[in-house]
Amino acid sequence: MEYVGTALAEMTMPQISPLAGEPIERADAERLAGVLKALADPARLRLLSLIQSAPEGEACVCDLTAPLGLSQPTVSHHLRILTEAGLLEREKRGVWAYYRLVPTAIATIADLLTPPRKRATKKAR
Amino acid sequence: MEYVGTALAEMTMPQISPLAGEPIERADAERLAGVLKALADPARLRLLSLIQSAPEGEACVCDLTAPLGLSQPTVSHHLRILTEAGLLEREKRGVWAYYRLVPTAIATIADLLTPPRKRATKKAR
DNA sequence: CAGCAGCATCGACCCGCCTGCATATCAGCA
DNA sequence: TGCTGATATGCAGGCGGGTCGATGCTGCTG
Repeated sequence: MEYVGTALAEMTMPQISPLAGEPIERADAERLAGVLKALADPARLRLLSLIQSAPEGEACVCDLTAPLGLSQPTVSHHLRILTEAGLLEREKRGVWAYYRLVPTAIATIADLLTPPRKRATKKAR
Repeated sequence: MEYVGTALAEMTMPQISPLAGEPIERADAERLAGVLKALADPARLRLLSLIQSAPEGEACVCDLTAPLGLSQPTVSHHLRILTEAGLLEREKRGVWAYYRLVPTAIATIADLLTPPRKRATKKAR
C-alpha cells in the first residue's frame, strides 16, 4: 500500500520504452505490466467506462455500486487500484468521493503499446 | 484448455465496443480484460518485445529462454498464452517453433482503449 | 450532541496464475 | 530402429488478487 503515487507518471515522464524498437528493459516491462494489470479486469474496465460516460464525466461510489453488481467495499477497492495506477483522480466533496478519468492517461498507455507509427518518429523534423 | 482460438479475433471482427462512448457491456469488458490480462505480465511483455526486435521478426523458444532468465517450460507457457490471446502466431519448422507477432494485434488493442481520436471517425472520407 | 449516510480499511476466504521439475511428444539423424 | 535435441504438457507449490462482511472514519443534519 503506502504506494499511493501514480504509476503512470513514472512511465510518462522518464519516457518508458514503448513495446517497440529494441528489447524492453526488465524494469520498464514491470512498470508497464503494472499499469496494464490495473486495466486487465472486467470490473475496472466497466468502472472506467461508467465514469467516463457519466453526466459530468465524474461519478461517486454510490452511483457505481448498482451498475456493477458488486459490494461497496469491492468497488472502492477497484477505484483505489485505478487511482494508484494513475488512471483516475479522486475529489472529495462533502460526504461523496467523486472520481474522474485522468485526461490522457489511457491514451498514454495506448501510445506505449503501439510502435512508432506516426507519433514518435516526428521528433527531429 | 481446448480454447485455442484467438480472443482478439472475437474483438476485432464483431467490433467490441471500445473503452469510450456509452458504458461498456459486461461481456465486452470480460473479453477486453482477457486480452489485457495476457499483456499484463512482465515476462510476456519482454517476450513480445524480444520477438518483435529479432532478426526476422521471429524467434524460437531456445532463443528466448536465456534473455528472460526463465525455464523453457515457463517460456513455452507464456508463449502459449500470448498465442491464445491472438497476439502471437506459431509456425513449426522442423524441430523449432518460430513465433512472430500478429501484425495489427497490439495496435487493435490500443485502438480499443483510445476514444474516437482520429481513426474511427474518418470512415466516410 | 446524537444519529445517520457515504467511503475507506481490515480480515478472511478462495480461486487463479506464475514458476519449476518431471515427463511426454515429435522431428531429424546415425 | 534407436538416440538426441527442441517443445509441449502435467503436476504441485506458493503467492497475489478479487470478493464480501464487519468495522472505523468523517461530514451532514436534526
